[in-house]
Amino acid sequence: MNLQQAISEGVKAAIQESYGANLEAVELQATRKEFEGDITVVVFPMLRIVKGNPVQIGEAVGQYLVDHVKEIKSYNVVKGFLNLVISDAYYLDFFSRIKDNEQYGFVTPSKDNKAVMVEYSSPNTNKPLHLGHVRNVLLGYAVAEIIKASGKKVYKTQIINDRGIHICKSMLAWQKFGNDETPESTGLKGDKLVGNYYVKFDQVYKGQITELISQGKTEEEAKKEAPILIEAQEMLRKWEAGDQDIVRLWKTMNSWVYKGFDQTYKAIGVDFDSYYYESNTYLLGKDNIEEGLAKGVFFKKDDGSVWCDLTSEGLDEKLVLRSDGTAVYMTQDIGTAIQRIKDNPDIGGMIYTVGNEQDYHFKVLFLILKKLGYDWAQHLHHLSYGMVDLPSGKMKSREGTVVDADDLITEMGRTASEISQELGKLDGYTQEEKDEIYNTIGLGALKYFILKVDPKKRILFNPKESVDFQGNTGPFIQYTYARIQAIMRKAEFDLNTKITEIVLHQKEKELIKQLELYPEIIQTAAHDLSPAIVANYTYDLVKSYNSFFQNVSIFGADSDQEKLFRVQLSGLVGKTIKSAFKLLGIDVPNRM
RNA sequence: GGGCUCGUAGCUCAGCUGGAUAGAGCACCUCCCUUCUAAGGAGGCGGUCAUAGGUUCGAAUCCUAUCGGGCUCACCA
Repeated sequence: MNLQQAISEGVKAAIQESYGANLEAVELQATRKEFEGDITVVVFPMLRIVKGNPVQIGEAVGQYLVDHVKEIKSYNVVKGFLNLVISDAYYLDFFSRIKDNEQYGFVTPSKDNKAVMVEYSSPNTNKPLHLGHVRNVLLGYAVAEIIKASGKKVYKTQIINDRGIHICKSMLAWQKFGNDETPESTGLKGDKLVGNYYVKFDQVYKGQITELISQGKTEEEAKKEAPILIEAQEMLRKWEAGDQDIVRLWKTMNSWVYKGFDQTYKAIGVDFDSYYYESNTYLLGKDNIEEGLAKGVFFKKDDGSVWCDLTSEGLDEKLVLRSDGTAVYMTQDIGTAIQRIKDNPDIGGMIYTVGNEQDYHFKVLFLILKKLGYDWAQHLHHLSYGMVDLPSGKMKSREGTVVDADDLITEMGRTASEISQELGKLDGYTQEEKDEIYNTIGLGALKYFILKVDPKKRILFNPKESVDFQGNTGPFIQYTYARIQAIMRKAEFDLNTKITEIVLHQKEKELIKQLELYPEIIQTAAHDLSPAIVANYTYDLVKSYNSFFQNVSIFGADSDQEKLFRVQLSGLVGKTIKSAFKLLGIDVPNRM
């Protein structure tokens, strides 16, 4: 039984004894800083069951708890709030229990638990990754790690949009204007090279449109009749027919892109367990439509198109198969979901990390899968996130207003290096060591900046001002960690000595209370699919630590026991920071 | 127009299933580097929690309406 439970039981017993009433639930909260105490019992809800003055009830309960619960040292009542002071012994005991627990806060996965599949990234193979993908990838990866820590097996996956007209556009432009350029011949990253031809296509296309308009066509006609577009459409038809030359070109260019993506993923520090390619999945789902028709979940219109009627759920009718029998987006997604469960039968649920412009699509998808009767369909989640806006407005790849992922990472490292050099840190290190640390700091700033915000909110990203290094930022937290490592290096005495009797400083109690929350934080973050909860928790912990650090002398403590305790406490805070940041995919440097 | 979503300090954001005087950082002003890393700490200034109603002992939080921003309502993906 933990302390909260002990208090709850104590309060119920007190009410039973003093008033003969049966209390169902007890409301506890952390005591606000301005009052004395650690845990507060809210008396007001009890008034429904017990008649009387809240202050008197509080007094009675408080006295009972001091008498019957050994961890409670004293109490005070302010209005309807009963503040309880917890004994130092409780904190010391708790501290020594978690001190050497490397897995503190983590739940080890049990075999009975169903696995969760987390999908993220979902890139197109016609252009490089940009800032929007960065948010996607960071969120997906962090959520996967958090769920893992909460005790479930996780599969990380991505679906790659490797087919369609947009891919043909860059292929065609390369064919026409590429002069057999390759990543090797140009020294360009493969995804960048292919992306350039996508841009090239658009330039030529636009030129042809203006020309057609000057010849008297309307804009709409011109957009449809531009020769290069017609060629691209023809290419897509050939690809679908399996034309060998086209397929070979497609494979070659895609392989360039994948190599480029891998570099970017590696630089960001994310990985995947499996890959799904749309070129394989776009024909999936048709059989499932047949099943759905047989079950009466879908219906066929006179023209042969197949629909799902969702009007009873307050939505529209949704097309699931075209009248010519070909698949739409929804068909594929139905098929892919079912395929994934077939591939990994231990999956009990899936999480799709996709921007909020697709909220409606996923609402419908999940509903359809439920109607088809799959039990895992109860556990599908759309990890929906807001756009990343730039001060100049929305990012548009065709207009060149995107922030490229690789450039961004380099830029962050450079900023970190500038600030670091200005402060004169890291003197006496080799350039290589420095660069690695700068990279860690720059990436930490970027990742934390994105992850600390509630996923569903839009982010305004200003690349010029770059990312801050003070306050609620990644580097601030990394800095605290690095400082703790300095303390650990300095501490030369035996860290395993047992702490017996010391009087706790208020700042130390705050820290331990903060650490106590960690397991719950992981569970909540896993439940809400929100890395922001972990990020903000870590910041709070660091704030408490810094306050302790400045106000409580560590090596200048009065006794060896105190000194030892403070070093141990620092070490534990450091471990927790590292552990929490690992969930966010952020590294911590030992020095900075 | 229908649906979804966001609106908290000048700016960027926290605020758990309703609880005490709404919290941080940046910016601005005061202090604190002979002690473990000043990318730090202590304090000050700054709020009609978009607006108006409602629910109750108690609302930033729940409900309704309104205003404002965003997204979405394709036989595109």
